[in-house]
Order: sequence, then structure tokens, then C-alpha cells
Amino acid sequence: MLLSANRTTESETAPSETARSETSSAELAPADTPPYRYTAQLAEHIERTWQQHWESEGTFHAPNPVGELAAEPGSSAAKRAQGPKLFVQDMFPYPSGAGLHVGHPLGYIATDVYARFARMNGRNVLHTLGYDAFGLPAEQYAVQTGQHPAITTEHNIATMRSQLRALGLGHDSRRSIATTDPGYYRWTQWIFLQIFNSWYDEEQDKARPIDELVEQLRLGARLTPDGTPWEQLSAQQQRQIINDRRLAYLSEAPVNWCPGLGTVLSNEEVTADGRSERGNFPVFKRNLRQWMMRITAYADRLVDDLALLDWPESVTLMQRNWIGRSHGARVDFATVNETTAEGAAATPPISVFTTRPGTIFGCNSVVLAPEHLLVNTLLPPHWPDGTPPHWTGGADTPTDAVERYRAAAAAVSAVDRQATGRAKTGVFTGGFALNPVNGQRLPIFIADYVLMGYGSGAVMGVPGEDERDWEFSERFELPIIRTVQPPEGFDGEAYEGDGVMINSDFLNGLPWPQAKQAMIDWLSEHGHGAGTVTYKLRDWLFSRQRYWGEPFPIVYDDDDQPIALNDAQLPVLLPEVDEYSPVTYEPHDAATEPAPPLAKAADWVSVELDLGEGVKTYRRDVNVMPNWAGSCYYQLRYIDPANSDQLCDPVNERYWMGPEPLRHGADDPGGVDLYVGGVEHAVLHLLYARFWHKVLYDLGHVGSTEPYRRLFNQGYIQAPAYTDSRGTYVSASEVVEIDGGFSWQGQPVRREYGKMGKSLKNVVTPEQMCGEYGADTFRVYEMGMGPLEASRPWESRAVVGAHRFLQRLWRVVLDEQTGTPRITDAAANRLTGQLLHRTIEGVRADMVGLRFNTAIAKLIELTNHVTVTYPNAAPREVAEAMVLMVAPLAPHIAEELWQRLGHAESLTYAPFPQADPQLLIAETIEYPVQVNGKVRGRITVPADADEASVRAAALADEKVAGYVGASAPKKVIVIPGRIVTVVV
RNA sequence: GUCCGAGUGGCGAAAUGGCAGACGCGCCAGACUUAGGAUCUGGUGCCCUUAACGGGCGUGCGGGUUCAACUCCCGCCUCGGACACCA
Repeated sequence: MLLSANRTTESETAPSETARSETSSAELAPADTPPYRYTAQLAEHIERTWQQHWESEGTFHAPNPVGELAAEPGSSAAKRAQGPKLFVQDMFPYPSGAGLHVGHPLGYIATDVYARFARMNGRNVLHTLGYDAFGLPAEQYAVQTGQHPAITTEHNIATMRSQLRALGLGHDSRRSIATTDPGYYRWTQWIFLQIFNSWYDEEQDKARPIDELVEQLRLGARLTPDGTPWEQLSAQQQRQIINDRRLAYLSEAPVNWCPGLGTVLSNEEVTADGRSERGNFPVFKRNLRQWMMRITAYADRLVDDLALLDWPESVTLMQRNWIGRSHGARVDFATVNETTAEGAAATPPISVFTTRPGTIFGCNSVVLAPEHLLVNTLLPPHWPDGTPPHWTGGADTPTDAVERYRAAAAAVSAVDRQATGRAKTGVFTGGFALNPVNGQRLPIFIADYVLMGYGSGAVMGVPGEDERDWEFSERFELPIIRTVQPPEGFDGEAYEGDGVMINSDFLNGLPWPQAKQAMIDWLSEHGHGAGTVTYKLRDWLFSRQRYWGEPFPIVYDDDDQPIALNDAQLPVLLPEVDEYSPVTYEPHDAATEPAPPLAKAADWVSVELDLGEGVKTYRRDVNVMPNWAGSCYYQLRYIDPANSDQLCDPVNERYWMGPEPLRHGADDPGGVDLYVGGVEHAVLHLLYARFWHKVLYDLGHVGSTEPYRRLFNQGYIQAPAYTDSRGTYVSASEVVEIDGGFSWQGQPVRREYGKMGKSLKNVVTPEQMCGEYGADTFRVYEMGMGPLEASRPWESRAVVGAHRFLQRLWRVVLDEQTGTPRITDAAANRLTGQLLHRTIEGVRADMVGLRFNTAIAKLIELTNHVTVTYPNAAPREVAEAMVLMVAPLAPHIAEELWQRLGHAESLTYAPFPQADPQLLIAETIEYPVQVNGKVRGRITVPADADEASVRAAALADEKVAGYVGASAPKKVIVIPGRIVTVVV
């Protein structure tokens, strides 16, 4: 039961009543603190009460159009469902055992403020938070604490939930999920099967069910790889062909093997210096049979659709660079081996990829990656006549040279290979290629600066326009011919800029871009190559040899070919094992083998199933999915968390995520309306999630083509940390500032800034802040300290500013002695009314733009004005508007004040104040008057004064006249409503 | 090395072509007080000067465009981030 303002003393359950009884007791407040002052104790009480109220009322339950979460007809939720929807999402947190520090909730508070503001504007808002709880850290934490990860995970989630609840986040708790819940990972496995059971149709440029490919092959509408008619192939051959086309496939290929973690990793999880992003262990390339996801099939769409997204420029740029699309040409070079008895013998041609086919007349060599498959076919028995000694690497034969070079290249660690300024190395293979445009004989080398994984693993050396090739040419004394005219005065080596073609036969005189196209045309016409596109993006390595992850819904029969389970057989539960910690190795021991923990669950691995061929014994896949899997689609389960028949009902998905061309334009891809999180997920999570979403779109499961329409990267909270003379971190909370220096237990210490964490001994927790000031103060401080996207240092002592603001607001509305409203029904004076409505206008705009810091500043200004203007009783219209405007930021105190002002209903859905246009216009305007760029005077004129009268008033001003002097000014500029400038 | 972002009081910041420093912390002064690390009121960019007024300088550095530049353009410096032999 909620109370009305006039009957405060009659209620027993109202938050306000208990508050008074507590705060008036002596041990809670010093003797001279008024009984109804807004203190931390009172704040905490109000906060607990309203959190309970919101929970019991289901205040933040967002109704779905259909299904279990649909609104009861006639309920308040049904009314809510009438409004336009808004889907707000935070990046999936991992429930850490270490607990939260004040940096963690920054984004959660921001989305909560935004969501609450939207509710007050009539939107039906979906906002919840789930937990991404599979993965290495959870497993490592469990190993550390000696408990099963399921137990520690559950415990950590419970802790985090209660920590976040204390902040008053308006989440729909019915929609919270955890990736580790079998009811959730069933759908992770289901999507995996969708991907596994699909292929990419290049013609239609979309994924299609694999059955449709089988059908096409069977009917001959599509040819098998070698043209053999489908029915002449054995069942096993047919399966192999099909499996090779799937979007999820097993591949025996060089992968990133990390002995220190005992698992393989994706490219995205390996840092530039060849180490694991997690744990910083060395990573080695090993040939292993692993699951891959054919994300490369989506490379073009993943690049192109970035243009449709409302994302930070930097993130789209990072994705673009990661996908690394470049347009160029494939050029085929015929090769010859000149040392056979017959003179010259043909060897297989070599394809190179180049983005500058126009420079081919300057080509002086062909260089292959050391691992290139054709290297061995090129090697003559002995060095060709005239081979310069420094091309041979000191070896007696080409075979010997290549072997030695390969061994040396393999011995170079990833770190050394990256070292800047590393000299180019390589050896001659003894083979020659023929330049297709002029028949010139070009030596073929191998060199480790050519990467097997990019393009075709072979390049043509064009030193005039490529620095690497220039270096290589100098090293091996190869001729250098420029084919693009460098600008006058250019004194560098390779010239990689634009220019006009020279030394290039029929291309001479063409500007560079036209020469490129002309050469592509020539190559295709003469059968020597074709225009082509290459990507840096590789397929996504999708299996891990760990315990704490989603098992694959895949089994094998005797053929060792993967077989999908049926949907009805999901979820495949993670088996209990005695030893769930993975087998890890000495981090530098590359010659080790992954040993998945699941392989040890013999009873689980071997399974009897009927998959359409009668009951047979199968072997389960013993890998688990990477921890990115669960976060690739979680917004879809937020939408329909209890749906056990479907991933999510298409009606619900289209309601929450479908394209809204009327609101967002004709190209709108749909997706979550606002997605807030750290920039560290710019490539990994956001790329994977876009990929999965597009597959689901192709297969007709979702109506949006992108998962996240608008992305916002929040900054980080840095924290000061202090080191003593030995460089050891000391407890930051015990450091005091003395005369501009810092001191800990009497000894001077040095300040630095870093991440908040145990190792820097500088953790500040939300609980500490709530205990000292209350959650509302904490929220206002975090939102007020700067722009959301900027990182900034935490300063505990500054939090009090936010607290004083809320105290003042409280005092504007209530009497600190009695707790009753001290407001008047009299109208606000003109000045206050204008300030109020300017504030409403400004706060609205700031809220929409996520500029909460300036919104708070405006609210403080208004509060300060009202405090001074109405020391005894503020006008109700002003006080109520202030309470409503502060509500998204400090919801508990706002609810409490709103109730004490006599409102029976929560203000969660009360209308956010609207500015009255009449009151936004002032009747007079003060203009600063500048003379030669300096403000020399001020004039006040009626708001509707025309330019001429403003000008006249400015020149008439005494001070201004003093600077202008007797002669007429050269120029007078009036910027309406802004400033007058006089030039003399 | 390449690309991206940032540089404003003692500190966090505001102003995106029109009065630089809103708002907050801190600091100074005052009120209340046994007390103040609570709360309230006022002041507070730097320098010169005054009894009061007033004046000069000032947004990393150097140049430019403009009546007017933190804001736009060119060059540089510093810091942070991403990528890093991608042909």
C-alpha cells in the first residue's frame, strides 16, 4: 500500500515511515542531524524498499506480443505494450568470482538511465542482463577453488545479481539467462546444427539448407568437384563432398596450438606477438583436425553491411581492417626448369595475387612462401648455370637450400618474425617463371616474408612500387625498374603512391588506377589471370580442448565422419568428469597433443543411438565450443527466454529486433536499439555475432539482418595506484595526500593510473560507495563524472558532490525536520519557469544523446536556483518536474519523493516533463558587444528587436562608444540572439 | 611503421565557428557547532593593478582562413588504442 502525502503518518508499510523511525534513532544520526536528512542510512533504506516494490510489482517486466511473456489483457503491462518498443542491451558479463568494482557497472547504469528515460516517454522497454559463464576463466577459477565450475559459476552469478540489484537496475528478471544453463545451451547447440546443416550458395549469396545442395547434386543441377556424376560416387565420397561444403566443417589444417592452455585458439584470440590473449602463453602452428566455421563466406556482407550500422567509426574501421578485403588480380606465371637433359621442361604454373597488376612490367622475380605446395615441383637437381653464390644460401643443391631455409624459418619464433626492421631473407629455388606480359625469365625464390595464409602464398616482385620487394631486390641484386612515375623530387626507394605508368609498354601514360583495370582486362583476355578479391579474414576455428563449454551435438561412426544429432536429442549435456581441469603442458613444448577432458568420460563418449539406421554405437565429439558461442545470439533468448519450442518466436523477434524503416530509414537492418559495452569486443564478439545472425537470417529464423543496430562504447574507469620506493603496490585506500605529494604510513609513494584490481591494490567497490552515500549517489556520480565514452580516473572523495546534489533536491521537496512536503501550489515566477523549461529541453536532448554528465549539470543548476529562490516552499510544478527529471538517474530517491508528493503510482511510467515552447523564449536578450574581438560591453534589448535596433543599441552603449571613438566603425555584425561584433 | 582517437584551471570536465572554463571535486572565507572528515552561504583560470574600477595573458606547439577559432585548414610534438612483412 502506497501512501498519499497528506496521510503520511497513517501508513505502516510505506518506505517513508520506516525511514523516519530508523533515521530518528540516535545511533543512526548524530544529534544535530535533522531526522529526515537524506543520509546514506536513509538512502539505503529507501533503496531497499523500492527495489522490493519494483520486484513484487514486476515494474520492469516488458510484455512480448505473443507467448509466455505476453501481457494479460487489461493489465498495466498490456497498456505498456501499446507504445513503441525499445530494446536496450549491455554486453554480456562474465560472472567473476572476484566480485564487482566501481568500474564494472558504468555501462549498466547508463543503459538503465536510458531505458528508464524511454519508459517515461511511453516506450515498451526490453532491458535485462544475463551471464556469459562458460569459458576459460570460469574453469580456471573452479580449478583454483577446487570446486566444480557449475557450482562456482552459479555462486558467482548469485553474488553478482545481488550486487547489481543494489544499484536499482530496472532489469526484466524473467529474461535473465546464463549460457551454462542446459536450457540455454541447447539453443547454442541447435544453432550449431543449423550452421552445420547449411552451405553457402554463391549465386544466391546466402546460406541454404544442406539438403538443397544434396538435391542439386543428385539431379545434376550442380556438378561434383571433379565432375563425376553423383550416383557413381560411393556413399562415403558423397558424404565427404557434402561435409566439405558445410558452414561448420572439420578441417585438418595448421591451427594455433597453445600448450600452456592445452587448447587450440582462433586467430582472433592470438596476439600480434604470437601469444594467447588469455594467459599470454606461446602459440604454435600445428596441423590438427578441428572444427571451423565458414565465416569467410560472409566476408563481403560483413564488410558491406557495416555501412548500415549506427556504430562508432573506430569499430567499423577495425572490422573492416580485420576482414581486410582487397581488390586485385590473380596472375598465372608459367614456370620452367632449365636443368633437365632436354633443356627446358614445363613445371606447373604459379598463381600470384597482386593489388597492383598494372606494375607487372617491373616484375623481377616470383617469391613463394616457404611452405608453398609447388616449391618441390620446381627444384632442379643442381643450380642453373650462372646462379649467383649468394642466392643459394650456401647449399650445394636447390633441394638442400630449400630444406635448410625451411628449417631455419620454422625455428624463428613468432616474436622474432615480427621484429621490426628484420632483414629480408630467402633462397633461390633454381626454377624460373615467365612474365606473361613480355615472356621475361624471372627467378623463383622462397622467402618467409611471403605468407602462406594470404592470397595464394605467392607474390610477384615489383620493387619499384613495393618496399618489401625493393628490400628483397637489393638483397639479391635483382634489377629494379620503376613503372609508376614518382613525383618530382621524390628521393625514396619504392614509390607506393599514385602516378602515371612508365616503362610499361601499352600501359605507358595511363594513370595508375586505369592501368590496373587495363591490365586485369588484358590478363583475362589472354588467359593469364583474372580480377579477384582477397581477404585477411580466415575461417573461425571453433573447437577447444577444455571442459567448461558447450559439447558439440555431433557423433562419429566408424568412418570418422561427423554426424549431426537430431534436434530432439538436444541438449547434449556436459558429462560429469573426475578431472575437469584440462591437460596443459610446458608452455614452450610445441610437440604436444591436445587431450580434451571430455575424452576421459568413456561412458559418455560412447553412445547408442538410432539416427535413422537403427540403433548403433557412436562416438561423441569430445571438443567443446569456444566461449564466444553463447554470446553470439543471446539477444534472441532475451526476447523469448522461456520458449522451449523455438529459439525465439518470429513474431517476438520481429517486434523487438525487426527493421523499422519508418523510424530508421529504408536501409534499416534492424537489431537491438542500443548496445553498450567496451571497445575490446570490436572484432571478436561483434564479428562472430554478426556472422551467426546473418546465417539465422538466411535460414529464415530472424527478420533482422544485423544483431546490433546502434553500438556505443563506454569508457573505462581508471584508478590511481601507489607504489613505494621498492616499486611495490601499497593499499590505495590508506594513501593520504600531503602538500601535493602522496604518503602511505609515513613514507612517500608514487601515484600511477591503471586498471582497478587486486594486483594494484586499488579496488573500490559499489558496496563501499553505497554504504557511504547510497546507490543513487553512486549512480549520479558515475554518470556525472564525464562523457560516457571517455575513460577517466576514479576519485572517491569527489562522490560527495553527487550526494550534496541529491540532499539539496530532497530539501527542495521535503522538510528535513518532519519529512513532509514543503511546497506550494503557487505558480513559479517567470525566471524560474524559464529556467525550468530550458532545463527540460536540455535534459531531454542530453538523455537522448547519452550525455548524462551535462544533463546532471543542468539539473544541479536548476536545483541550486530553486534552493536559493524558494528557501521555504518551492512551487509544486517545479518540484515535481525536478523529481521526474532526476528519476532515470536516481530512481529510488525520485520514487520516494514522488510518493511523498502524493502520487500513488510508481513514476516509472509517469510522463517525462515536456518543455513549454512559450517559456523557452525570453522577453529580453542580453548581447555581449565585442570591439575588435574583445568583449567591451553588454546591452539588453527586447527579444523581438530587429537587427538595426540591436546595432544601434550596441553603438550607443557608453563603454562600446569609448572604444569605437568618433569615426564610424568599419563593420558591425549582429548574430541574432548571440553577439554583436564591431570592427574599427 | 601504418591507421584511429585525445591534449582546456590544482583535478574530473563544459562550450563543435559567436561571452572559454557551465557543473562537480579541491582550496579560501564565513555560518552552525563541544567538535567538524556532516551541512549551509559566498569566493576561486593565471598575471598586473586598484580603496573601488580596470587592464593584460590564456584551450599541447608553430603557421593559416575568418569580423570572430578550443572548434575549420596545413605542419609538428606528446599520450592512449588498434593493426603490424596482408602483396
